[in-house]
Amino acid sequence: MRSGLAAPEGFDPARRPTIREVAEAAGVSRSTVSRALTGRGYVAPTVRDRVRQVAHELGYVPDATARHLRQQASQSIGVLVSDLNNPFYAGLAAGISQQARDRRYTMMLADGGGSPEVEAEVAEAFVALRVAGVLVTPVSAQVSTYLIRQQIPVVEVDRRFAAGACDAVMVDNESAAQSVTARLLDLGHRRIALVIDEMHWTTGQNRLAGYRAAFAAAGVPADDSLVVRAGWDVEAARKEAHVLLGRAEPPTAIFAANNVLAEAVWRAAAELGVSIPDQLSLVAFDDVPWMSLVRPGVTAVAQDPVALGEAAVTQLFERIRAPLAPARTVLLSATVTARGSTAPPPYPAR
Amino acid sequence: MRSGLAAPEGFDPARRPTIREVAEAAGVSRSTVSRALTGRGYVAPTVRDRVRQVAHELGYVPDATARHLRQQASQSIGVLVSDLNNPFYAGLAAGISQQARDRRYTMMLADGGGSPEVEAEVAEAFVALRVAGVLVTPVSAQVSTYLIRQQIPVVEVDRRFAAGACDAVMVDNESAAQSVTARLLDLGHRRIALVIDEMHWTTGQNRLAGYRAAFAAAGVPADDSLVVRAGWDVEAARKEAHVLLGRAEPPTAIFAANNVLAEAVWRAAAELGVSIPDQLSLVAFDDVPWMSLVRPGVTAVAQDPVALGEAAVTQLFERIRAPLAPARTVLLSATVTARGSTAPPPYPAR
DNA sequence: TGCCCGTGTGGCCACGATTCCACATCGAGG
DNA sequence: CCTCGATGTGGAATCGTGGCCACACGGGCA
Repeated sequence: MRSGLAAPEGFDPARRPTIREVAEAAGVSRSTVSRALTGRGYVAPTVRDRVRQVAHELGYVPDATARHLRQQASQSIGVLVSDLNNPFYAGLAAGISQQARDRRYTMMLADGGGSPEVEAEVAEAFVALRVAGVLVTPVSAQVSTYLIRQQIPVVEVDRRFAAGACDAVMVDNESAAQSVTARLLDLGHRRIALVIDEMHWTTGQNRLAGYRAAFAAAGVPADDSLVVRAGWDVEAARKEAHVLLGRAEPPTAIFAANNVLAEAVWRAAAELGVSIPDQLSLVAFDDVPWMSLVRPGVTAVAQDPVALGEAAVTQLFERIRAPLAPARTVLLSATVTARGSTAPPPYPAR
Repeated sequence: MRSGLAAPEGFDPARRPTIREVAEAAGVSRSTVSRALTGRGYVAPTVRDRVRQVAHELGYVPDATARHLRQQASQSIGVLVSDLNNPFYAGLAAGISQQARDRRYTMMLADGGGSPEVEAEVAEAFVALRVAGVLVTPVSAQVSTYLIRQQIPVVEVDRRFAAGACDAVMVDNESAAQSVTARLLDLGHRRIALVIDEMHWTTGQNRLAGYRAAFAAAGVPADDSLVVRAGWDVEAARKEAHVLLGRAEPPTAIFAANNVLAEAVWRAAAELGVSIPDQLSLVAFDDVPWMSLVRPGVTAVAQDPVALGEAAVTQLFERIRAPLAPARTVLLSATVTARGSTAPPPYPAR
């Protein structure tokens, strides 16, 4: 027995054991314990084993914050996404989490909710925690530039705001959008609406560009009144879709620029009794589970968020390794998954 | 100018400013800077403002790890979920993230992937980081008991393994399952299958109990051959559903015990040309977006994962505040969202 | 015998912030 | 004039680890 009711020193018996306790219990110095547990520096094999045994018995787990403070190097990365309820971001987070753990890093995840204020707060929290790097699906250039000014490696994911200033990992939105639009044109559609949430971010810009490029490549004039800016959430977009489908000359096909908008269009069509694909063809950017569950299935561009997350982590570690290398943008290709939501238009093209 | 090419002391110009730099630039001591920035202790107003101004100009952000080390109290919580790609867990994480940020805590999120080994690793990482508390959707009692032994507050979410040893926040699975089963019985169904993934966790046990309770309450004998244990993923469950629907005497209704199993049953029915609800009624536990997108919509128990996350965070902070209070289990009620997937059985009940 | 080297281990400081305590300053009152 | 209290500020210890450096020990060789 080492102590009676009152411990000779240290008042709180519930406190977690430190390296000091381990050292005393093993009868060696703290330095030796450190060497034995980290494997850096020399310790005699018998001593090493005894120390490890004792540490295990005491349930000793080294304090990562103290270690971090001493080593000036953190073992965690910050991740900031826009909306965890969106399966795209959820999948992205899952991919990142997986990759981070493989590298023995912890992930600090925050949901910015698309709000610049929240994102700024989160960015500062990441700086305070001295994370090794940050992955962000940005809603402005603010977060990235702030973090870069703070010397923290950043990779923008899914879209790029701080072009040139930091790395980015994105999907080749333009090619995929062009390819999926071309399918509709090939089927004979001419009145193809693009329902899109924004056109200033790289995602929106490039999807719009791909849409237009498909028209240009087919030698078909595009009608800009068919490019509809819908809101951010399903509700607002559904109303826009109602208006669009209620036009005197409604489109024969709709390209929804993301999964939320696709859901809105899908709901609106159902509510108006517009039959897909007989009266309306639908394609979407961003393949999510429900698109293969509904009848007909929705033809969609599949982004593979997990692969995107993996690429982002890889790029981030590359950046951490070589902080001064020139900024790089990685483009992942996306494939089109054809389902039943597309058919020739109900009446011949003029 | 304070320095020429070679700084008088400190070699790395790229290093982040510390409280020392702020103190020197403001012409006060480090103690004063600390008091000025934290607001604890007295500082003359003019000095305080000058210090804050200087800190802002230097882009100084206090090191949370150093602060944590000194204060022996962390400002982050660990969260361990089973599968971020499942909308239920994603919503849960979103709710937790939101609540944590409101309390100015950072969330460390990990996806355990349902693997006990991964979960054990993550738990140890949480201990190393000295998180203030942990929320876990457990797959065994291991993680919770380990963390409790390590004196770390834990709340089990969605299911309970370490009964009595730690807090839990769950939905009232039994009532909800009974209620949704009773609907099918009321419609005249007698051959009601329960497709379930496991029956040892509280979730499975209670949903099974609710299912049985509904039969008992209705005075209808239950047929245990209709309780089908399907696998964990959609693929395996889909095969089971095929077998179930191909039986000589197939069920007239199916109760899928979670959203993954519901998806599997839905797909199987579509593949076999079994019409819902004419030939088969379907109800599910756990309402997820696709269930309102398909035709007919799937009648489901809505769990509100965001509310669950909020309740979990609340309970965790309660536990942190009063570490020795007796363990508490919080039950959230769930509501049934009726949609078109249920109808009377195709032939009269015998 | 004395020196050197290899093997093992401990002492001590630093990492960045907080916080207790002491002290300096100044005005007022005895 | 001395003391006391109020008002501000700085010094120094501390949190848990890591890692540099010094040193003890013992054996081999000149």
